[in-house]
Amino acid sequence: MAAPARKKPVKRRRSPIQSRGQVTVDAIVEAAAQILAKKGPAAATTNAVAARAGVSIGTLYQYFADREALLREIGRRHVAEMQAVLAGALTGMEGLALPAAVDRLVSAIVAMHRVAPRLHQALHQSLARDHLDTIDAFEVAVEAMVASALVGRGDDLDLPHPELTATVLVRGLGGLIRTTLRREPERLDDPALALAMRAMILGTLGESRRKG
Amino acid sequence: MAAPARKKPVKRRRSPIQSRGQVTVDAIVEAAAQILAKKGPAAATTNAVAARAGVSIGTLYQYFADREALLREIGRRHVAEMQAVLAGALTGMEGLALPAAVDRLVSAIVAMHRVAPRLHQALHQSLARDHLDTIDAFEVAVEAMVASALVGRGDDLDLPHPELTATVLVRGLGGLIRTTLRREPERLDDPALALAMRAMILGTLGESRRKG
Amino acid sequence: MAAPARKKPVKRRRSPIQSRGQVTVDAIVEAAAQILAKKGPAAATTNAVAARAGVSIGTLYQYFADREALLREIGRRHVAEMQAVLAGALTGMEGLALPAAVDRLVSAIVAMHRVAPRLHQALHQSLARDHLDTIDAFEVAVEAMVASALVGRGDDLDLPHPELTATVLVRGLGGLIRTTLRREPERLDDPALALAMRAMILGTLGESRRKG
Amino acid sequence: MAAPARKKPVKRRRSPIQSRGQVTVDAIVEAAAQILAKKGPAAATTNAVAARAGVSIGTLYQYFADREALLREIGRRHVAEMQAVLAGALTGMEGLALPAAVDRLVSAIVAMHRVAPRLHQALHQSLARDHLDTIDAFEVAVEAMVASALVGRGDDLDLPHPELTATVLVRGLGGLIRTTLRREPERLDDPALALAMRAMILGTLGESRRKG
DNA sequence: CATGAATGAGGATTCATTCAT
DNA sequence: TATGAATGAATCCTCATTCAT
Repeated sequence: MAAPARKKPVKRRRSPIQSRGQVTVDAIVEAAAQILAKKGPAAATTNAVAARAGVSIGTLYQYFADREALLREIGRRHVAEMQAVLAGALTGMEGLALPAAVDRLVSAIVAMHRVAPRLHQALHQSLARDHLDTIDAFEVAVEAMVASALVGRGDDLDLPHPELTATVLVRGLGGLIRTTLRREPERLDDPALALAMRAMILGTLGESRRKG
Repeated sequence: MAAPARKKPVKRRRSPIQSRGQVTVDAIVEAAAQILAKKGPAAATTNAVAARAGVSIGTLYQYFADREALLREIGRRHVAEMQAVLAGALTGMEGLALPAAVDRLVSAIVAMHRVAPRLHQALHQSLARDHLDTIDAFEVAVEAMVASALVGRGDDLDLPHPELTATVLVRGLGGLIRTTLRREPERLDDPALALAMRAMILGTLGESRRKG
Repeated sequence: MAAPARKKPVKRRRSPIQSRGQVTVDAIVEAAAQILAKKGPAAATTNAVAARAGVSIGTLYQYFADREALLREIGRRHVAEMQAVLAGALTGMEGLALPAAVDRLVSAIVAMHRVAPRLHQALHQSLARDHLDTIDAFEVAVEAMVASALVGRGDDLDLPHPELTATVLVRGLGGLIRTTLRREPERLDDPALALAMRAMILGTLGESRRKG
Repeated sequence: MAAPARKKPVKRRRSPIQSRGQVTVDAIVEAAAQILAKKGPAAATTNAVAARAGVSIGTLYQYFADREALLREIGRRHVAEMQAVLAGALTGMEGLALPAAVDRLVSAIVAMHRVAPRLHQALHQSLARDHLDTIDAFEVAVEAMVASALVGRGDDLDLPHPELTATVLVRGLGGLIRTTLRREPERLDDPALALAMRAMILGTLGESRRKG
């Protein structure tokens, strides 16, 4: 088994304010993320991570209480990156007409999932159920974001349950993208798929307008 | 007396010719599935499985070449069960009008995902990429099934790319259901969600009719 | 968290950079050699070796990729020791008359085989055929050495096929000594046996001189 | 480890006088010998032997108290076969002149070692030190046989210590042949080697005649 | 007598984690 | 702080052996 998770005591370790430690932490996190993405959770042993980061195993434990803590930190950073990509891809959507806005949304969500799909999956595989919080919280936030975007369009798109619609869209699109990424990664570049996703969104919005 | 020896992976193990053996195999598979579902892959050690099944570890290895083989068998059985549920929930759909048929499809896919969601997730986490075949094959089959159902409706639903639409629907719906199952399992009983899924399907179908 | 995973055999292990490590390695090798010699290969389990060496099993695996690697290292050291003994026992043979030289050779080969006969046999029993290289290479080297010694004596001993004669002598003498060591170890001190070996060598040399 | 050898109690099992059992025993012994010879001691597990013999593991234990007992029986039969070959190759040596007799002896001993060299080696590897008796006894007998043959030649070969000479010859020749068999099996057909062995014997005999 | 399912002690190996230097 | 040698519980898996049928 990879992570026995022998203990509960959540020992905090120093949070590096000095740059020296920050560099070290970054190296460790980066090394772990790379191994995770390239070889999967089983290969991401603490010793392997330390070796690839060029630090000793002792140093790793100076900054992370245990393996799980390291994984959680990776999750945190991964989510932050997804968020940044998403935010970037969504800016200036206010003025757009609905079809253009939908195109924008589609490509934004696709872009977000492209950030580091292998890492994304590896994190899902390696984090214990009780530590997916960060990722879950992000997904909730995305749904809220899309919901408010839907509301923001006003009468243009008068939806009876915008949150619900947002949930369906975000989770549906997300699932579609993740499944595709796992089984046919190259297909994500197929314009036909983008069109189909667009149709799904537009159709769902249109259909949701009348009855909820 | 001599040295151990690393041996070539001879995968096959005895397949039970006595009924006694079949009972044992079932007990093992059942035990493993339960542990997997309740405590996740890390807890499903071969020893734990044997103990819960009430057999010795040696017996487990009499029927399964290694831990992976056991997991694969569980995957096979799980998929078979999903398939059975899906097939059962889809019978007699030919005569139905589109909205009723969609309702039927939605509840069928939901039912299918309800089979053993924790186990489903655990299998995805534990099986190495090269052993998800069985599950992947099933998902492909479901998409094909839905595609042919779409084609089968004829002019009623004249779609330019029925396979693509089926893919989008099945993966989208699947992702939506799985995410919901993981994060808000009780919500899957919410009629509002069912309606929203219906809207998504109907909308997607309607929108896909014109441009592909 | 994730599944165990069978991994590619990465053979190399840390080679000690601190002297502490060297001490540990020596202790492990020494312990293994002792068990091997006293109780045979079956008793030389990695756990038993670690215990006798006074280190944990983990430490053993820090220095040896697997059990075979440890055995091979023992083989290497054993051969080195035999070589040293042989070289020591053969120095200054050039000036000697043939009978004296033969006496010297006999006692050298006997001494070489006395180094650690039980270990010698245990190694032959435990090493897989593909890892007897080191030992075989040494035996070849010994034959070559003796062959060149035979050639070196010049007209004094004009042999038609010195390599062949060396092979016969070394293998014959070796087998004689090993068999005796195994069945009647004390007899190796019997001067009569030494004389008989001498007779065998001198006789063989004499007889080989004419026809090859 | 291959054979834990957990116990000492030498439980006798039925010795089959009826032909049915004899056939079974033969099948088992034959199967074990083949596996031993082809794949080495580690592959000769009791289950593998039973499978190859076409009987159940239970049946194997009906005839052999434990794995060691089976190995010992194989040893016994192997030795008997060697003995038969040796005896056959030595018949009618009385009338021969010394050189011809020596040729005969050489080819007899070579033939004896050719019987089943892989099995021979496997037996040496797998039998615990305390169970090599049968093989050792045979070797002693061979030495005695040769000694008496030497004595039998009378004045023709007036040796001061015929037993010692026989020992040296038999063990030396044996070692030479076994080493060659292991390292350069094809070379045993080389006529030059036969000549060299002949020279060794003749020379040894000649040299031993004067001083012992 | 034969069968083969079941047993479980024992062996090799891994890896998260600690701690003396 | 950093290091890396050392730890040992935990895991997978094998195989000689038993015994109910």
